[in-house]
Amino acid sequence: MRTKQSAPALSLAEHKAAIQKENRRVTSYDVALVAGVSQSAVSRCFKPGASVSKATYARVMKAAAALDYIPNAAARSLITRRTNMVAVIISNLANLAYPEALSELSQHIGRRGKRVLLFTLQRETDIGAVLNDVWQYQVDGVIAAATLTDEQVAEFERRRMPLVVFNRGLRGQAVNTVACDHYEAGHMLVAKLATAGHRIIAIIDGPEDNIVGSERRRGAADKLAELGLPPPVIVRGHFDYASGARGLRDIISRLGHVPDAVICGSDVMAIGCLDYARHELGLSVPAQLSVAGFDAVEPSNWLSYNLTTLRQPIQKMASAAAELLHNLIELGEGEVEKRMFASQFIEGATARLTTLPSVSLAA
Amino acid sequence: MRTKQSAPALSLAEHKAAIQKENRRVTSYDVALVAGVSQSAVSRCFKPGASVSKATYARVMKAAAALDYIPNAAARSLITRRTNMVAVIISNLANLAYPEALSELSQHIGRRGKRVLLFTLQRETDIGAVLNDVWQYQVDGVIAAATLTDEQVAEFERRRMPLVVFNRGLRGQAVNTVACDHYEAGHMLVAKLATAGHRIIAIIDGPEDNIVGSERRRGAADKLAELGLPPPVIVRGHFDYASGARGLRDIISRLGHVPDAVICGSDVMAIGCLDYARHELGLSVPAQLSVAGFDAVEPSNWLSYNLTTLRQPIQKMASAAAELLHNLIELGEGEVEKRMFASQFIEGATARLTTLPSVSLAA
DNA sequence: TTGTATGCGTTATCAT
DNA sequence: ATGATAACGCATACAA
Repeated sequence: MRTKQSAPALSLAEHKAAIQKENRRVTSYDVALVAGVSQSAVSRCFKPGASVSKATYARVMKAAAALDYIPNAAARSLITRRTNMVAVIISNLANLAYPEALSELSQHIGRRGKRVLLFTLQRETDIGAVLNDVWQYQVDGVIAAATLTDEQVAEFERRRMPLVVFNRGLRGQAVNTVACDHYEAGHMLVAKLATAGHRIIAIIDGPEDNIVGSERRRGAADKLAELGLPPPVIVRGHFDYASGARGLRDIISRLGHVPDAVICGSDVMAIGCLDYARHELGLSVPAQLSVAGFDAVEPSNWLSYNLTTLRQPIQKMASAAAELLHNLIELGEGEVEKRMFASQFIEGATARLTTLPSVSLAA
Repeated sequence: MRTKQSAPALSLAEHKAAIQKENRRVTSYDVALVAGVSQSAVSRCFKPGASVSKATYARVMKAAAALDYIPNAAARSLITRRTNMVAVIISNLANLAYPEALSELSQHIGRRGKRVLLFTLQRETDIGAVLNDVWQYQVDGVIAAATLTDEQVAEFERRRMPLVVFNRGLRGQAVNTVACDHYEAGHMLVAKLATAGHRIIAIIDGPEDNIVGSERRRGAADKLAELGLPPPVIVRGHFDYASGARGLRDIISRLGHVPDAVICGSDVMAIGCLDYARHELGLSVPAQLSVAGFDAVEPSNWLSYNLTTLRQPIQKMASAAAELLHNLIELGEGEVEKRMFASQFIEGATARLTTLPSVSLAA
């Protein structure tokens, strides 16, 4: 009889009743008492790879199950300095490309035993306000799909908080980045359009503070200049459907006529532009007007649109971001790493991509 | 001179260096030391509405800022029993209606001083696997946009974990719910279609285990039976675009001809169905075929579609869910509450909603 | 392998 | 208003 007599083991029922009455949580001490072992033994049973005998393990697990015991992650994190939480700061889930990114990030991060603590921003400039919360929660790392100021980046460094910036690669900042080369994408698109003989090319850009749109616009404008084509008419939108329609209207009014092609900062704007051209203006696309977008979001592939666009490899990017952050957390700071992905051109059917036969005949 | 001589105040620089060297975090003790007050005083300064003198507050805040001190939420939660985190369990962000819901939930929860800990599910039946994690993180409450078994609901009760089920109102379960009356929506849609003279109505349902689709289908089928119309041909899809096209094809092959109307379990399927009808089959919608969906997701409103559908008041639902959970957390369990919202019929232009003049003339 | 003792960083209680 | 002290629930160094 090796049962402790000094502290007679309470029956399971008594124990549960006591816990209930005192309105406290089930702790490892409770499990230890019921299982007749020490608290540290219980702790070890829940740590993978700890040294526990088969017998002890069995008794502890049985007691734990009986008591509905689950280790308290908050208490654990106090000691281990790991919360197993990763903050994801994301500006606008309405953006159609982001839900997929978030979903992928969540899966990849989950696979590494961590969870996503979500910080959504109404406007991208609100990021300062949420950073304080990020520090409080003691997350293990941060993935930010928003533009950070240099000062904010510096604070991450001061706090030694692992950071990966998603799709906002500021060239100048020494910060780990996973992004798509939006400048190059804009460049490529203009090259394709110019080759097909488009000369008057207009751009519907995103909001002023959005770097993704700006880079795409810069790439496009630079390529136009390089080719000696007229500088583009540029109007601004908010990446949404209505902005696409309004954008085309404004372009035409500024230009006095329909341009050869419109480059839209996002697929949703391209779709808005396309619908407006076809249904409101009665234009034939791409015969009278070429329209192209970016992102290759799902609707761009629908039969009614079949949009000419550039695909961001969102899944690969999410995977890379999760991996990069994981390394940062596990291995500590190394060299600053910037993983750039290229966009893939999707031909679609809303932009004319060969020179007009009539033109070559007439020439 | 009230400065403690026994423990000479370190200079700020010395202090920061010491912390850095020992590789530990900045704690309230550090702040206390620098500010020349007790640790409790520091703690109080970070608790809104605590009684601290103006002078102490100022000195503490100055020291805290100098040291980059932020209270540790994990340590706090150990004693307050509040983590200020709410778990959101969501099945599939690709579903187009969910990103908006998540975004709204995040905003509303954030406004109440809490953050969303995200649990994404590949399949809705994976929920069992994530629940263990949910317990570990000691979240203050859970919003689940997934179907729970009775056993799982029971575990929430046992653990006294506040739970709000989002858009999955199982009629039988005694669980707090915010949902849309999908049965009623299906009912209403058939009523509209039948009034316009449609008789052969087919349904593209969602996956078997999805209750939202099932309810819509049940409502529609029941109304058909009620009106003495032929029972619907029913095929299954996965709520995605391809399922809509495939669904229509299967319906026609099962029926031997084009039905009068197709009811699709989601807008995205309806759009797939619509595109297939128009672009592949060359059917005129709604002249030769009526198509309707559910949810009123953004693309349903685009000019190319202008879909006949039923809008879920997602924003109101998200707001209600956040509020309901908040009350549960603050006030403790009360009566089980089920907040049902009605769908709003969006007329659109893909379903004929008046009887055909030719028919009434011929009759 | 197991148990003892200690500390993680905070809030809360109780004196003063 | 302020300070000492005891939890909160766990992991870990160390002794056995």
